[in-house]
Amino acid sequence: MHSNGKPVQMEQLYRVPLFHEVGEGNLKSIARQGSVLEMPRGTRILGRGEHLNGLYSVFEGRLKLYMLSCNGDERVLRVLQPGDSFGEAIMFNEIPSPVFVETLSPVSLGFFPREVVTKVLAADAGFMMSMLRGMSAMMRELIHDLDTCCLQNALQRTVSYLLREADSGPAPNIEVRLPAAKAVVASMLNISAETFSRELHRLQNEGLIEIDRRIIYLRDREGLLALASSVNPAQRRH
Amino acid sequence: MHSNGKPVQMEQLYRVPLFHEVGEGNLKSIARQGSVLEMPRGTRILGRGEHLNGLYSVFEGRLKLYMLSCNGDERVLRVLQPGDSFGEAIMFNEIPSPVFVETLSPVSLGFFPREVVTKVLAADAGFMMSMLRGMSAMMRELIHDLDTCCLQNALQRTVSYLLREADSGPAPNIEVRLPAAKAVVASMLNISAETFSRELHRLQNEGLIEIDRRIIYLRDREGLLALASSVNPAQRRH
DNA sequence: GTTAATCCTTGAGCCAGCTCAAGAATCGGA
DNA sequence: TCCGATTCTTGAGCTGGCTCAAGGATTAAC
Repeated sequence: MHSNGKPVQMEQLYRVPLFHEVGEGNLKSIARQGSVLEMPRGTRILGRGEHLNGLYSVFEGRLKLYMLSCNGDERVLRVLQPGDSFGEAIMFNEIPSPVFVETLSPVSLGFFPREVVTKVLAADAGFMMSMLRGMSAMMRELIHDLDTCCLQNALQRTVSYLLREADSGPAPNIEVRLPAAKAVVASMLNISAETFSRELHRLQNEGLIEIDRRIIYLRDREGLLALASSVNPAQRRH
Repeated sequence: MHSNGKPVQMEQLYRVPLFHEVGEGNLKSIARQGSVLEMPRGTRILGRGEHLNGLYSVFEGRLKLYMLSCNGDERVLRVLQPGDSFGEAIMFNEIPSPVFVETLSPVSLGFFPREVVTKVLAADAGFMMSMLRGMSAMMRELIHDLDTCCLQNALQRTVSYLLREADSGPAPNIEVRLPAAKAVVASMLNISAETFSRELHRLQNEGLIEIDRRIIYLRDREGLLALASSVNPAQRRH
């Protein structure tokens, strides 16, 4: 598997946060036993139920990590970007993958076999702590996803998506460019395209945002923040 | 913190899977620097936003790990039982806890300070792998939770919960003991207690299960499996 | 054994967000 | 610049799962 990939350059590893704590010698082992893979857009890297005997790091390009329901509904969990890694959870437990991973653009990936990863983990306490910290950060994000998915309504999910997207860029940003068709974004928020459209226009009618095709301008941050954390009596439980 | 707990017995550690791979010498360090805490039912061990500088193992009793929405809705993520551990994710990242932990019965817990845990992790590759495997198992459960929460309806969630619980024990098991009150289990499945009750009785009426208080007997595995994976046209999207 | 507290069940009614459908806006290719 | 394809909006109606409420069953406490 991946035996015909190109060799990994040290510079590529320096740009992956997971490896920041790894000592130079161990990093060389990782580079030597890893390989670089180039894939076109639309390639499925990993399918549900498949096994993985190593971990991937993203050097270039973007990928989506998603689930499929039995009726074919797609739910995107995460968009992976350069510097991100994936496969740890599957690799350590030797379990079939619960998710799909597919490229959204041409990508350049590093692949590192389980053997070298576990060997360096045992030898390098800094790497071990990076790995543990990385995994606990992922768990925290998953818990956050569960939170928004289960404890917020469509309007709150829409608003907190807009605020999160606006804040993810540089400094005080009031412009959100939707990364894809509204139906795709709706799927990330786990609502129907129609509901998403209705909620956006409701926000626009109340003067909180302005919609220009796939660009949304936030006109009243305070008002949006208030909505995102407002009580929703219809979902009260217990 | 926890300075007045009782000393930890080695026998207590032997019953915690997380420590199974730890060598005898390192295990003694862990026992020496840990402490046993006894708490009555209804004690909050950890609150959202709080920090934690160690990890807990459950020796006796049960706890719930849950989130709260801004309106006070409770969503139980897991019921912790003897042998389970918690706090890893928060401890490693030194982040405020995203979840609450509260006792469901009188409990006996082991508490182990961060220092001894990280020290033994660095010294004992077996312990490190146990920890990584444990965390990746938790991630997998969270992904599964997201899956069921977003892509399945109440009946499917109920059925797949029963099947999963039955399979988690030893071999061909047709008896599921609910780990807590039905309202708590319902919250884990993100449905109301009333709906959970209705779905269970519906399954019983159809002869698929039998309910005896908190014990559920699976009478027709095939039928349940068919329900769990049946297409649900009402949620079709895209 | 009795009582209090908790947990579970069941009925009734409501509403958020879904589907279906049809028309409007936008995009993209020749 | 036009035309077809896509994407977006909006109305109408439906329904799964919620809340409220009230009574029955279990469990715990003394």
